[in-house]
Amino acid sequence: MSTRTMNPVHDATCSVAACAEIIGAKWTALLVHDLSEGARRFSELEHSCRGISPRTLSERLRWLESEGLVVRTSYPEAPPRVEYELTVKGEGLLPIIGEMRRFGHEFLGCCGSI
Amino acid sequence: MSTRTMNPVHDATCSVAACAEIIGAKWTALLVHDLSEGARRFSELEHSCRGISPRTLSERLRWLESEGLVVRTSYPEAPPRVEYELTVKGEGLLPIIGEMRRFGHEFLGCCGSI
DNA sequence: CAGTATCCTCAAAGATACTG
DNA sequence: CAGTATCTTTGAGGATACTG
Repeated sequence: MSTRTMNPVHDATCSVAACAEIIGAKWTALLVHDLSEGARRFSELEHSCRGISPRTLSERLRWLESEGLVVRTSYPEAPPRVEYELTVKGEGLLPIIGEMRRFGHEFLGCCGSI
Repeated sequence: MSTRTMNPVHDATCSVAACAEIIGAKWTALLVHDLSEGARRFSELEHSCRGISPRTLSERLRWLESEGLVVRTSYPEAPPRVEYELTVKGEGLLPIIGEMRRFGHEFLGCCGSI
């Protein structure tokens, strides 16, 4: 937000604006939506967010992690396995996603949309 | 969204994604939030969205109008008066804004935020 | 697999000036 | 007042190649 920036939002004065900076970043809503069903690996997220580049996915996940909305767990195996999961704080975003889905569903007119 | 584009979203296949395209556009959430309290004039919105340029405000309002989320009413007076108001469809966004505020409020930690 | 490192594009949106 | 017309910037995010 050019202000549509990925900087921490703790300086925002309006809670709606602060939230918009989070949820408004491309892919974030989708990512949180995916994570709502449980822990996911990098490659799983890469597939469910068709079109996202690893660069962007990585950035977004690190940012969510830095905000305390997601935890990253790395398992010392070969091949490496890393899982991302919502924190309790991150789960606080789910009602928003829920409302977004409800609205989007109406908005699209139920034309076979997810 | 460069998909983060302001094109109509009727081609989106996911309702969450479709909604993200609307609510994710800069200023939109704030605008809808302002309009939730009643009709507003261009200059009123310009003031409540501190920092928005007339160019952007105009574009955003026209876009919301084209999506059927806002109605524009022009009163043939001098000086000109124009009011913007949420449609019923546009009011469907309010629960999302409400949840955003709730989350943002928690997230910011109640430090005097709106 | 799970990312980084680079480079690059494109469009959102800011600044400014002007008009019906 | 309620915008439009231009011009410009900037940075999000895509593409691609590479690595521990």
